[in-house]
Amino acid sequence: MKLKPADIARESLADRVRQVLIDRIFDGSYPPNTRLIEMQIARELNISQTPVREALRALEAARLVETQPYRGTRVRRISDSERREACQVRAVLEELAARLGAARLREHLRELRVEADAALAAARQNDVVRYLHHNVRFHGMIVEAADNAVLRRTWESLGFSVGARVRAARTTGDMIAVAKEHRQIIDALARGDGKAAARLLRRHVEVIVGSASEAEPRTSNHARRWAGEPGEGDAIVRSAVR
Amino acid sequence: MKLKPADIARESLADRVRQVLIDRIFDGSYPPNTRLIEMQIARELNISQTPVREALRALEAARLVETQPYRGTRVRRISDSERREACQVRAVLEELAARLGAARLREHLRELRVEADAALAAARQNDVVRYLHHNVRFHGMIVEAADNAVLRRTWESLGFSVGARVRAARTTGDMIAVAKEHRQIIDALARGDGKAAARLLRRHVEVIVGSASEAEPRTSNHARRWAGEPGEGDAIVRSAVR
DNA sequence: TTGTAATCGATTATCGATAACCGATTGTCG
DNA sequence: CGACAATCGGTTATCGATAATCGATTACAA
Repeated sequence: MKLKPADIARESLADRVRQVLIDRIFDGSYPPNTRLIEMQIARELNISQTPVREALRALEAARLVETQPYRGTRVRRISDSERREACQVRAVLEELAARLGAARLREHLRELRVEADAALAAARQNDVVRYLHHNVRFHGMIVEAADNAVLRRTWESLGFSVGARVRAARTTGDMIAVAKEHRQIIDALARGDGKAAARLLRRHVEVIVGSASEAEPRTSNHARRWAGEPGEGDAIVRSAVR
Repeated sequence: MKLKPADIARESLADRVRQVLIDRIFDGSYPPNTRLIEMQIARELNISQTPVREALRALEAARLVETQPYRGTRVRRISDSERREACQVRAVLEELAARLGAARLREHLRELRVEADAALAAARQNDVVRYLHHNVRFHGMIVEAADNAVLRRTWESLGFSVGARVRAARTTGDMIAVAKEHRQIIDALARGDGKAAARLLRRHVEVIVGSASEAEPRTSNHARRWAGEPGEGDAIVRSAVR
């Protein structure tokens, strides 16, 4: 069995473009609301419009950008209220993960502690990026332990809404306090109390954004939605059961 | 202000193709594992490859199909274990929804009862399609009431995995029993006990698939995943926080 | 026989060009 | 002056054609 020159599969052009665009969105080269013009990007990367368009569509599915027909694509801005919403969802997902994965996690307490300690250390140095890195790993390990692929994907799909709070500057104190909660969660797991761990974890995640910026009036849109007929949302699969 | 001939926005070609493909997948014209060939579909619909390809990519994002580079796209088969996983996730999402929306739901008890009754009636007639229709509406109203867009989208993203259990023929007895639980949930809401409603709802959803087919050995994949480095999953946004 | 290399038809991925469309601007007329 | 129509540059949506890759088949050799 012989492998091709590049050993493992080269990525498609569209995939590479997608990664480039994601990087630029996250590192701030493309701030929120930036218009992304297919041909401009294509010219810059010396490729045709097609793979760029495909990449943009993928980003749209991931909700990093928003497209309006014939009006182009812009980088989506994550509002504080959306961050709060996402954290509420993430909280119950991780609660479920802890419940499902509690038994398995008892055999990985060491790894959990490593990440928790690293996150705390980073917090003390006010190194937000490193803190987030280890924080994500800590939470990711728990989600992974649940051994539920749907849960994992769902959790990851919130990554942007939640993770983009890089900019939501957190105070060092907050970070440290939150980081310390990891210990309690690990302790609960260590003594086999999955229920408690799950509850602690939910609280832990719920609070993350709630504590931060509490401004922004938050206008409800429930009334409007209720008025319109049900399947009105933007679900791709709207004809599911009819 | 004058409107264009077709009044409201015509859909793009790609959108229409997408809807056609979704319909065909759901009505069984394209059973699981069917290979979807871009040019074939394009020729059939008298359009070019491009919008078909775009539609397929959208379906991939919705996880209705699976694509391998240079190897084409196939309709995805939903396993029973995946259905179970999705129900676990859906359960905690709806639990959250009931908690968040409990207050608001008290003003919509009538609508809830309408759907619950209709679902029960359909169950008694063993009319699965109609049962599912009202069932989805009932649960959808609750999710809607939470007034959390992220939650709603996340819930909808499970729609396929969960809703596709149309084929997972449920016995009449099951349907009736489950349909009756709706009443208890409504009652809890009526007396203002959101906590109880949320708990009942979670149980209600958790059980849905668990009761059905209990076969299939369920091989864990946690060990393998744990071994590999973290960002190994298929998250689109893998460089989120790095 | 069996394993490997060359070939071929089918399909996906990408390209370059064109049609459809948007938004702003300009021009026209009341 | 103000509403509206025509026009224009720029962008998206779609097209038809080509390059790259796959899977199977055949050809060949140990």
